[in-house]
Amino acid sequence: MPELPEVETIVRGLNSMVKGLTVQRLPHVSPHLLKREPQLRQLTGDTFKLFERRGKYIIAHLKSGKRLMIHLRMSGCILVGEDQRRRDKHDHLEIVFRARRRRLVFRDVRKFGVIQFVRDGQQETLNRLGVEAPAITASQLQALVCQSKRPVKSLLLDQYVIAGLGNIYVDESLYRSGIHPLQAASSLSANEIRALARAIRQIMASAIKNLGTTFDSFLGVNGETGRFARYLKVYHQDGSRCGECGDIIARIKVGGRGTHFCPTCQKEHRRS
DNA sequence: ATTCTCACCTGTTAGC
DNA sequence: TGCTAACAGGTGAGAA
Repeated sequence: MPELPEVETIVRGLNSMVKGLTVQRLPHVSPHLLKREPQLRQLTGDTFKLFERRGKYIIAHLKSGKRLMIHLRMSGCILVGEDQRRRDKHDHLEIVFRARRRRLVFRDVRKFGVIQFVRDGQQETLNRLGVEAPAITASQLQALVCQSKRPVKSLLLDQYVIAGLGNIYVDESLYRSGIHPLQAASSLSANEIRALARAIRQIMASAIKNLGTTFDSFLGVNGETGRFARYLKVYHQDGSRCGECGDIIARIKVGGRGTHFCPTCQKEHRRS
C-alpha cells in the first residue's frame, strides 16, 4: 500500500526514467481507467516534462500544459522498462515512448488506483491536502490536534490534516512517540506532540532513504523492493515481542483499520 | 459541522 | 482436500 515514501520513490524513478519522453502510442488502456478519465488517450503525442508528488499523489506535468494526476491507492504500481514484457492481467495502462524503446505500465490488482487529468475538482482536492508529513513541525501539529477529539490515529490518517501518512507509518510513528492510537487528539500533551512530530519526520526521512516499505506488493519503477520493512517495529508485528519492553504487540481496530501497538509503551491516558 | 461507516476490488488466508 | 467466507486497506460518498 503505497504511502508517501513509496510515492516519493516512484516519482524519483519517473523523473530519472521517463522525464522528457514523448508518448508514441497507448497499446493498452483498460475500460475502467477510461471510465474515470475518458480523455486518457490524449496523452498520445504529449511529452512528460516533470513529475512531482503532493501527499500520496503523483502529478505529471505535460508539455501541452495538461497535468495528469495518479493515485496508486492500495495496490497500484508503475513499472518502467525497455523490454517487451508480456502483458499482465492486472495491467491497466501501457505507454510506449517514442525514444529508447521505453515503456511504462500501470499495474493495479485491486483496481482502486485513479489516473486522471487535473481539472478544477482535482485541483481543489490537491489544494485541500494538509501539511506534508516529512516537514511537519511541532507547532503545526499542535494547531491540528487541538481542534479534534478524534482518536489521534484517525486524525493522522486524514489526508486533509496531514498529507502522506497511511496505516504503516501512522502505527510506526505512534509507537516511536509512545502514544496510544486511541488517545484523543486534543488530549495530547506538549511533550507528546513534540515527540510525535519528530517521530513522523524521522520515520518519513528514513523510509524515503530506504526506498519505501515493501510489505506485500510495493515495487519501485525498476521493480525493486523497498527496504524499510526491516525497520518496522509494530506494523503487522502483533504477537511478537516489543523491542523496548518485551510485551506482546497487540492488534486492535481503529476507524475500521488494523492497528498495531505496544500496550506497555503506548498507554492511553486521561488528559494532557 | 464534524465524524463515522460502508462500498469499491481481488488475492490471500482462515475456517469448516 | 476443497470449498466458502472473511479480511486487507485509501478514499469518498452518504449517513449519523
